[in-house]
Amino acid sequence: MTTAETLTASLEDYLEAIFHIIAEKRAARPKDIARRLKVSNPSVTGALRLLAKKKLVNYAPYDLVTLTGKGEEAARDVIRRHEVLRDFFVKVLAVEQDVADKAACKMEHSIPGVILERFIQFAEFVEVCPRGGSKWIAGFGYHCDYDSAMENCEKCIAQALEEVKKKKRQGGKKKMPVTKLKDIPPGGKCKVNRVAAGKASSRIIEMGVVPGALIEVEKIAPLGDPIDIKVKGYHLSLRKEEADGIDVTPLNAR
Amino acid sequence: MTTAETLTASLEDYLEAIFHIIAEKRAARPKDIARRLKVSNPSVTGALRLLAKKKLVNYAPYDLVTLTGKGEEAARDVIRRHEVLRDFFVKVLAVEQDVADKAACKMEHSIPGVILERFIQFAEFVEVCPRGGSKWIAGFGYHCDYDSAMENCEKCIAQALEEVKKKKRQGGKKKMPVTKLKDIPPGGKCKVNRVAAGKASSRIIEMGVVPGALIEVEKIAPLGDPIDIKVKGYHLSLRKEEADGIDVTPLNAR
DNA sequence: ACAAAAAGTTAGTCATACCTAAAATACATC
DNA sequence: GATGTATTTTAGGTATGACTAACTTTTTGT
Ligand SMILES: [Mn+2]
Ligand SMILES: [Mn+2]
Ligand SMILES: [Mn+2]
Ligand SMILES: [Mn+2]
Repeated sequence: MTTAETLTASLEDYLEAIFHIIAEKRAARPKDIARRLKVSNPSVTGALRLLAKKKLVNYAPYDLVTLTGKGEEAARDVIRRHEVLRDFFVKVLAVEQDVADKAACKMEHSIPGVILERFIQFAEFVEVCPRGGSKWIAGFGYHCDYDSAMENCEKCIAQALEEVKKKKRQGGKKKMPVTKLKDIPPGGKCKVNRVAAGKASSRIIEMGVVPGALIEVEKIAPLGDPIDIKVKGYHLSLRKEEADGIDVTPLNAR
Repeated sequence: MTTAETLTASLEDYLEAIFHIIAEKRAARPKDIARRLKVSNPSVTGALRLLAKKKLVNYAPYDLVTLTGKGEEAARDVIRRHEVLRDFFVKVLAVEQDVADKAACKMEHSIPGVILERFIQFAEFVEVCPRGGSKWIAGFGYHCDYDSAMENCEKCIAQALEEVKKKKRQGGKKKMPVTKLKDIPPGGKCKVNRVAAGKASSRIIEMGVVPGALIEVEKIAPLGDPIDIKVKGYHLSLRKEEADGIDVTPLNAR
């Protein structure tokens, strides 16, 4: 089970920083951590000793720092909270990137799991629901920028009406388009239709790749082998054989 | 100007507690504060000395505690953040009341002003936008409760289509209904059309009661004199003469 | 190889924010 | 008005989390 040892906000930030530095270089030097978190060197030494005591980092004086398994798990969890909040602020609330990022890194330490999941679900709902969608969210941008908020309401309604009608016509004529996950381009989003029961299916199902789930494709390696996706805020790397068993409906063209 | 002395999360919570206790009784006793915040008595004494040093509370040993003007302003600010977050969690994200409240009281200390305003604006946008609305938000409830999310999508779209059409017909035939603020019942919401330029208009305009603003009526006193409203997260108490100058469009019937 | 520079650690300080135990004060009641 | 109880404060302690100054170790350049 996931040990729920409570970490302080400060220690979570150290873990987060160490993870990111390791992702860039191979291991983290205390100096890098200090620079990134804008604290003094002795502060880093202190934090590393606390983290080592909790078995979250491998640390010996004058040595490079790496994360233990437990530490990486904890770091990923912090980063997930950070990214979910940041993305909600940017994509739903139309907040500026760097403001959103700073706020996310402050709030990530106090958001309960239930509410984090709701942030994800809401963003997905907006994406998926015919009454929501990116065009509707764009309307919120207007609502923020111009004080005379819903001036162009007429236009917005007409458009929504059109789209709903079109969707209905399409829905009546032909089936929803079904593709393989590998055919979704990087940056594209899709909804899972079916996960073929294969050897590796249990792992991906556990991570949230189930029928109905929203997937964002992040990166596809040259030969299509590791496909990086994001599901419910989790970054996942799928092997070709895993991805091949996933049938999806593309969502890009709304 | 509002002195932006940075308060710690802990001190903000003390201010918040003191404000609420004073609202219930006349003044706050350290014991009340300790009970409410679930800390020991000496912790309260310590906090009160810090707050007194910052001129936020009137405090003398063994005496009752009251807020200074500055202290009340700071307390109201914390409470506004708390309520805005809580209401967003409950009304938009469909989070349970007490979970939302606890989370709000943790996150209120780290949310930047810009994002707080966006939370308010988004909730208002959902309320006001013809593509949003309470029925649409209810759809998010389904999306959360049932895994087979948008099963009843067809119905939802049809309904939305109907409403948009009806709105359009109404819009073509007759003018938007205009009422006085005093005619909105407690719990009702409305949009400000016009604020008559009177003696007291500058105060309420400063607080955000401007054309286009969304108002929620909270309480109307027996003779209609103090009308308690909420605008952009601020609780306001309007005198009859102030309320009389405010023309609104009711929003209840969507 | 060795000195200088850079990086890292230790030691010691300070502020917040809790706590318990003990002393002081206020109040309530007989 | 004495006395007991509840409240409040003081005293003293712990833990986090930051800092500076001084020391040690490692790295780097010649
Ligand atoms: Mn972060
Ligand atoms: Mn952070
Ligand atoms: Mn609060
Ligand atoms: Mn709080």
